[in-house]
Amino acid sequence: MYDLFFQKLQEKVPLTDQEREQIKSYLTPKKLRKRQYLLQEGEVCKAIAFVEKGALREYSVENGSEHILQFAIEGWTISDLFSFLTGEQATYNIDALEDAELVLITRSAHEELLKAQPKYETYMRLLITGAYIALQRRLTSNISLPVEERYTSFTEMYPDIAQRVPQHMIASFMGVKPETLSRIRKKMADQK
Amino acid sequence: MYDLFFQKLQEKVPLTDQEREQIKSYLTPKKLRKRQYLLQEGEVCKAIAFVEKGALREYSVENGSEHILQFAIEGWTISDLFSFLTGEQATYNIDALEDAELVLITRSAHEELLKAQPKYETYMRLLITGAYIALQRRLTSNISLPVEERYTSFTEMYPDIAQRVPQHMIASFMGVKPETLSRIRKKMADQK
DNA sequence: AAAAACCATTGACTTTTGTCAATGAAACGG
DNA sequence: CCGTTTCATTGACAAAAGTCAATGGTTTTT
Repeated sequence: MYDLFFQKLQEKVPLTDQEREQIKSYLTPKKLRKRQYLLQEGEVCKAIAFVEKGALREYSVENGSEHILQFAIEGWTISDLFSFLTGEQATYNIDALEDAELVLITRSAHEELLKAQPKYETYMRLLITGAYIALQRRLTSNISLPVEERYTSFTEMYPDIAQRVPQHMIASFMGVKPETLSRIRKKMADQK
Repeated sequence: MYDLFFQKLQEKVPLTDQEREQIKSYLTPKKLRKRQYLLQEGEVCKAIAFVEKGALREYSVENGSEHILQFAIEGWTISDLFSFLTGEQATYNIDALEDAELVLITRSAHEELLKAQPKYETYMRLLITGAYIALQRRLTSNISLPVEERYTSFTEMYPDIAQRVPQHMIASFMGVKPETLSRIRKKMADQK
């Protein structure tokens, strides 16, 4: 249990058996069925979720249409960090695209781990740093590249996600309408 | 010297006088003239820069046109984090929009501080967490809001930057052409 | 003080993306 | 297994953004 979680953690921060057991004692397992919410807009985000199995998405709703901020499959972490850290209402929804098994770090677990185990803080720092860099790149490609190139770089960067997730969600992730993505794919196929 | 730097630092992590002096010994001051580069694409980013005074921008160049990833004025921090942490070539440029005074944390200072002073690690974690949350919001508004609303929320969120920076750079930051922003401003003025 | 560079605005036109509606295929649930 | 839902595609048209070129006002430089 928690295998993937500790594998990812130890890639960044080596742990002794004792430290692993210590951290393990703060974690909570959770299963989610397809279409089930982990978080709904307006609630307070109660945990950071690590995906052991399955696939989730985080999205906001604006004028009735959904905009996907993030996907998370095995090995990824997902949360509304702002709501989690401040206790304010969440502005994002998180739900399961497939049946999923999660490892949850609740707010109190998070705070106690930060105090009790310096390596946890280091892991958090590295985790967020990586997420920040990835997000910077995504934003850069969003403001500087045409949709077609954004789409190819997405499928190259995340081929696994591109296969598991319906196309209209990838369009939503890229910030375009499904029809637009469909036409771009057609154009790319024709060119070839 | 370093007044603003320590003010911002101590807002997040209280320090004793001794800790402050310790950290101070790792910092490097630097002045930059308007238009001068702190970092050019292809170089390795040698420092994280905190802005004591002045204004900088970070941008990438794609097909001859510039795309601004970030502005940084007094109290902000700017860097090509990926290049800084990995030693790989930078993909961004950073230069001064006004004469500026910076506080630099070099790579070796960063590494030594992480080892020597846990509060530095905590500060870094909080700093990046805040930056990450801000970036998530920006991306969300980029994929979900029409340009006009993005512009108003920008000027409301960062009125100081909106005033100090030429309009075509704000357009670049928002991912549209200067003509488009000009027309949107006109439309907004007419409506009122 | 004059020349040069930079900047915002505007117009005419093109390209890209969105909207609405319809169709057929595939996936899903009972 | 059948009916329902979800999904991707396509067409016709509308709206938004980009391109190119010109203008006039600032600011900067010499």
